[in-house]
Amino acid sequence: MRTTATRDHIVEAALSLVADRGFTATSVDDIASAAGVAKGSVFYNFGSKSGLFEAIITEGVARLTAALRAASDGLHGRDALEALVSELLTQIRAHPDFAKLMVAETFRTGRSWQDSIRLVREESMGTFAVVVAETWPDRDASLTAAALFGAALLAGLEWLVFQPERTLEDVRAAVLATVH
Amino acid sequence: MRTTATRDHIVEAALSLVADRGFTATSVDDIASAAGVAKGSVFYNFGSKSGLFEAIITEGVARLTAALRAASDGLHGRDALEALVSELLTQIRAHPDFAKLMVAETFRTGRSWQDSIRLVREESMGTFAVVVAETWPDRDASLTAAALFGAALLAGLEWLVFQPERTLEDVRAAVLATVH
DNA sequence: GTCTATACGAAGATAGAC
DNA sequence: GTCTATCTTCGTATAGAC
Repeated sequence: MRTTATRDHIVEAALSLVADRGFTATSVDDIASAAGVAKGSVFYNFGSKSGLFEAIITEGVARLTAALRAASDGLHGRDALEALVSELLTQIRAHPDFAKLMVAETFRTGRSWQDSIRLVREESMGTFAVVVAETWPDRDASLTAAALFGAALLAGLEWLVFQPERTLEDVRAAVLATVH
Repeated sequence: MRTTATRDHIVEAALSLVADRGFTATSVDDIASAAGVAKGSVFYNFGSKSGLFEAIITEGVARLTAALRAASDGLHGRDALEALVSELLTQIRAHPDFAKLMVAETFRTGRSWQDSIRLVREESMGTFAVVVAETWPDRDASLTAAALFGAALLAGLEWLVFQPERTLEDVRAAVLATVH
């Protein structure tokens, strides 16, 4: 995937602004200014404002899903679930803006980039669901996966947004103690 | 608290639209039209668009917190936590639009109604934190509360948005199995 | 491929009638 | 207290220069 420096600057600036203010509340002027490029360049590179947003979501979900799959690869049962929780927290720390975006957009249905955001559920939460189904065949995989994902996600955001002085290990311990 | 019929119609219509599209993406025209009132009435009753939003959040948090406190009143330990999870799911079912709003806005910092949304953390999640502190004095109360709250919230939204055919008892069982 | 300038529509807010 | 009409700003998107 070839990505120019301009493109990357725009994505980075947009993600940071949108995570904090929301998508519609962030203007292309703001994004271009924060990225240090002209407004026209945003439209040249992404076609439209919502095109930019779709690109951000698609790339973020792909990265998150790949990381989760790699982390649980070869593991089974409880080990696999612990690895997934740890990796999700690691990814939240590495990309907090994307985490905010996920939690804000996953359950909305009236947005133009709905198809892109659907991947969060199907791919990222799906990684949890696969391991749940294998570990606890008697439980409902998708509801349990949502609960696990939600526990790690909200604890991770609580950590980064409101208690950044805590360590990853603190949060990991709190989540694993809760879900065991 | 005296609330006129017009006021209630506006709040109801706004909540439904905003939960689905986001706040800035929903126009006052849309809200007024869905509520069956004129645009001017929205501004007469709430002063501004963000004033309307603050009212929605404040009232929703008050209702949710009161319900959670009532549900866990007189209970302790695991009983209290089970009651909180059940009541949170019940409230999510009764007010799914408000639940979507909460999850979308709680971790944003760059919005004008930030002071109102802060109450979600302090009051609603705080109810969980109080019980956690009492039940497991050795654990971190706020991180554990966030994990519990997140498990119930995301499982509840997964249920209502994507699997509405499931029952409250299904979801309750999945969440409680996960967090025990 | 990136910039500046501009067109054009959308949306928050207000004034005044009823 | 609610409505209609209007003002004004802001924001997406495009055209064309460099």
